[in-house]
Amino acid sequence: MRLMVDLAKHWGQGTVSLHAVAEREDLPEAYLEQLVAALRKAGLVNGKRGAGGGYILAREPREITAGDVVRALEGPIEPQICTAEGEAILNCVREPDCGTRAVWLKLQDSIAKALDGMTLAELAKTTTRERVHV
Amino acid sequence: MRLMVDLAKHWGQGTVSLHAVAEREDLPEAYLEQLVAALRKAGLVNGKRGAGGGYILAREPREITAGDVVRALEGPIEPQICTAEGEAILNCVREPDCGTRAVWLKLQDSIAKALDGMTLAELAKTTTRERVHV
DNA sequence: ACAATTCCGAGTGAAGTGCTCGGAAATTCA
DNA sequence: TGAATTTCCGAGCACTTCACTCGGAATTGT
Repeated sequence: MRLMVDLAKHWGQGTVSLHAVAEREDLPEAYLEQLVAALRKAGLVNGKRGAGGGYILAREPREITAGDVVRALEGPIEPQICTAEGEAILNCVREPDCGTRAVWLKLQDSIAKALDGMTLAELAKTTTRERVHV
Repeated sequence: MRLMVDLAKHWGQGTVSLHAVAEREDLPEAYLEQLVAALRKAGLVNGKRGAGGGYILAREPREITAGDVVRALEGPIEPQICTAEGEAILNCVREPDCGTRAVWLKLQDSIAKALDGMTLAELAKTTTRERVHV
């Protein structure tokens, strides 16, 4: 997440190397490499090799949400396997409705809406103190 | 969760043994024992020993929320350690605001509201199909 | 006495998370 | 051309959590 916000902060300035991100965010570069691979496969960033290369957001920061990032890194949002996002909904093996499914469905929707409601552009711009209205 | 909804379903009928719950919900009894210990320590259920004993909700089903259950079993709701619920808020070690804290704060609030908005009474009564309006 | 039941502490296997390591391929620049 | 930079790739590892087991002690009703 911090990686993506960092890239958003440098939107419009060409590619950004992981080395630079690692220094600024105080995160291990080797670890970022691994994360960014997933983000690239999800089509959220583009990489450019060679000296002076680096990564750049594939879309504008305002068109990438926290939900996109989470899904790229952790897969579909599913508090329980029987409530996975997307077409292939697996029902609980024993019962189609175990009496608590409503909890997880509501939770999933709630989480998805929260994450999909925040864009990288917003995160890159403001600080917590200005931003949070809980 | 299923354990608690089961207890809610039998509210008003005295204590319910874990053996009975285990059979109905198809869950291992030894596992339920462990869970119910945490629920008891959190003051959500009362246990009665001996033959004919069992567990009973400490409050009315409509006064226990899914959030109560989750917090009893998994601790405070905290998508990240720097956004824990309650008084003792630990800020991120390196910065008071790492640029993504807003995401986790919003998420935490969203999750808490969703879970605190569903009571055991509701869950015990209806079925998913009637209940869910996502 | 005896069976049912809660209580308690310890342990275990699988999975996920946040990393490390070594090296190959592409690209730029001197 | 050759060296430095950087992305790409796959494997592995320590730690924690989760769902669960096991053995046994304390309590209570019949």
